[in-house]
Amino acid sequence: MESITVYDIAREANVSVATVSRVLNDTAPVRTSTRLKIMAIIEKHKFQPNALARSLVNKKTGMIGVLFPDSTNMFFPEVFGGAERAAQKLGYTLFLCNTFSNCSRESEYLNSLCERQVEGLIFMGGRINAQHCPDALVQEVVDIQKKIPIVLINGSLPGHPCYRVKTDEYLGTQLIMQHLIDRGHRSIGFLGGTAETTTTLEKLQAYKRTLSANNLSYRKEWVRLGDFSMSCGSTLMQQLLTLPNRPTAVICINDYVAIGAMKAAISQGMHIPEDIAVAGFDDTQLASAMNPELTTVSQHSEQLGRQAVSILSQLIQKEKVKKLTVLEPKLIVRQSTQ
Amino acid sequence: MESITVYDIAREANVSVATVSRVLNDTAPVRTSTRLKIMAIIEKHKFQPNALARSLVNKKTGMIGVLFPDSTNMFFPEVFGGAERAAQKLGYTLFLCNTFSNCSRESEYLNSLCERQVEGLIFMGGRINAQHCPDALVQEVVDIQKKIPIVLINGSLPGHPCYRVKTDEYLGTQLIMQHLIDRGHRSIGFLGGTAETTTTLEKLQAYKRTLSANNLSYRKEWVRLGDFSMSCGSTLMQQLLTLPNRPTAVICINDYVAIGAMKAAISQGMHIPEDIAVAGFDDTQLASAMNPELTTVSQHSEQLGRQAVSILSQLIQKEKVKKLTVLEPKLIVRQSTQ
DNA sequence: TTGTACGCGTTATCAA
DNA sequence: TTGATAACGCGTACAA
Repeated sequence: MESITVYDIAREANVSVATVSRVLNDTAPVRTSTRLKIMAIIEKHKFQPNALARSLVNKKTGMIGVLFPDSTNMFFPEVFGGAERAAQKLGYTLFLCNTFSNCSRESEYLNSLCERQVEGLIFMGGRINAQHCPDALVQEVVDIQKKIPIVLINGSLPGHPCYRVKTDEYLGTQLIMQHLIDRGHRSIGFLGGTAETTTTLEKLQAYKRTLSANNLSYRKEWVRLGDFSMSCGSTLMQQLLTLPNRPTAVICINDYVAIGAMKAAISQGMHIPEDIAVAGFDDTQLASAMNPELTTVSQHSEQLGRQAVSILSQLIQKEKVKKLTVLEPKLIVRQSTQ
Repeated sequence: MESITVYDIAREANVSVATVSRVLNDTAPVRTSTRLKIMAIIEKHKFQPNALARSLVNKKTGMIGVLFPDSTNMFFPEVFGGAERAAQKLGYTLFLCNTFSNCSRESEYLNSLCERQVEGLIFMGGRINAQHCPDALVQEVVDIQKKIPIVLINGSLPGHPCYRVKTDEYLGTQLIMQHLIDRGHRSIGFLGGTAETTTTLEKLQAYKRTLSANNLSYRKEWVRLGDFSMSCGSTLMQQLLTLPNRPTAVICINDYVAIGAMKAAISQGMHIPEDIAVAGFDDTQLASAMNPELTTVSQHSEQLGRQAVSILSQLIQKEKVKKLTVLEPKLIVRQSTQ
């Protein structure tokens, strides 16, 4: 299985490797007859130039690394679906890495991607959403940033300026809250997320402020954190339902938690939205698949991915780009709240 | 942004590059004092060896390419989630490529991955499920297979032996059919998929044979193909409901179609499963998220991914592996059929 | 224990 | 229009 090289092609065509290289990249004129001869031999052997060697001299790999926390949370596949399309148009290839929200795996991938000479990096989840991120982990990213451009999606590196693309999650939460309030809800709960993630805290803050701006009382027993999973949603809703004084509506950290919550309520014989209204976040396919369909907030996930790639591409070309790109969320009203 | 090399490290440490290389890979004894000195300098500069150059001499990249058709169909993220875990344990890194079910994109990625010297390839979707796959496309894969090991998941290359991992979709369909028949259904429809994909035909055949084995009549107006999407499921169910003589149950090509079908039925005021039973396929998270929860067949998606990686790893090590690995599907009975 | 020098498969520079 | 040949950054015999 000896892999065939430009030398083999050159020898068989009675030319030098330089000439072969020229027809490969057409980087200089080659006499048509020899070009044809060489192309025939290349075709005959199905010769494929070694991208490793090529990149070694070019100093270009055409690769963009993407770190994401969880392939089974639909939000992320949607983001990198959009990113992949954008990358392809620009001639880049994505190197997708599932970190499973594990910091040490993040570090491993970060290193591995750098060593593999990716030209840019997109970072989602994990440490860039951590409320208290160890300095070492932050520094790791900062150091890499000195060598290759990085774009953070929905996150930040406390104390360090970064290129970032994000949805205005604060506004998104406000939109949902206002929608519920407009529909007459006066007691609204908050379900899911963890106090360790910045996105949770941002939403929580929007939740609290919107409550007080509307002279509605904040009750801590109506705010229940946990994680971002369906099962968490179910558990938290069950807890909520045992309360003597329960809210008439809940907003959830994401669609998964919302669905879990809905299921728990339904299994208790409740009706949605009559007995309790439920809202999610992200507008994943799950939201429209549900019955009743879930009211949620769209983050424009594909666009998030596209933007990140676009910015990265500009950065790679040494163009000036503004540090922060904020996408406006969109309220998607469906059956679960009306 | 001059990238730093082993030469820089060597110079600063007053040693040769060979010695630096030795501490990097500890491939030969190095005096502790000089090792420490070198390591300090490496750490100081955050030196990361260039994997391109390294792989060029090693002839090992540690990469496994993965082609999948659609990141927004939960089944695939589940598969490569399992694959990623397995790969990591074995020291491989997955190179995930979203082909969007587009044959020319498949070809591009196939080439790109080969040139990038992946050590193995996992192929899902697209041409390996095509009923009539153009010879050129088949040949393309066959040619690559001569150079690097390939594992097909739930597909095949007509006329060419391949390493394959698959779920017994025929059996899976039988399980669902038998379940419905056992519950008293005598008129059962089939929704979704396309006549161009082998998996659809395999399921269709199981459907027909199970019908006749149970002396149930096959009615072609109860079999409606389309594609694999939720919206298709809705459309097909609507068509079915306009029929004067409609089935009491439908099996669907996958969970997405099933959910679309359920939604359409529900929006017509029907109850599931009382008015019509609906079953899906794949057991994606969607199935258990739905209300009512969806009866479906588990393909053990993560295990499919794990197995593929495991086989590839053996193949890379030149070990003998059996060509075909069949995973037994599992019927998951939920509310939508009882 | 350490250093020299060559090879990995390309591209690019400079002559011819 | 073509051909030597020097990089690219690293690993590794072979020698010392």
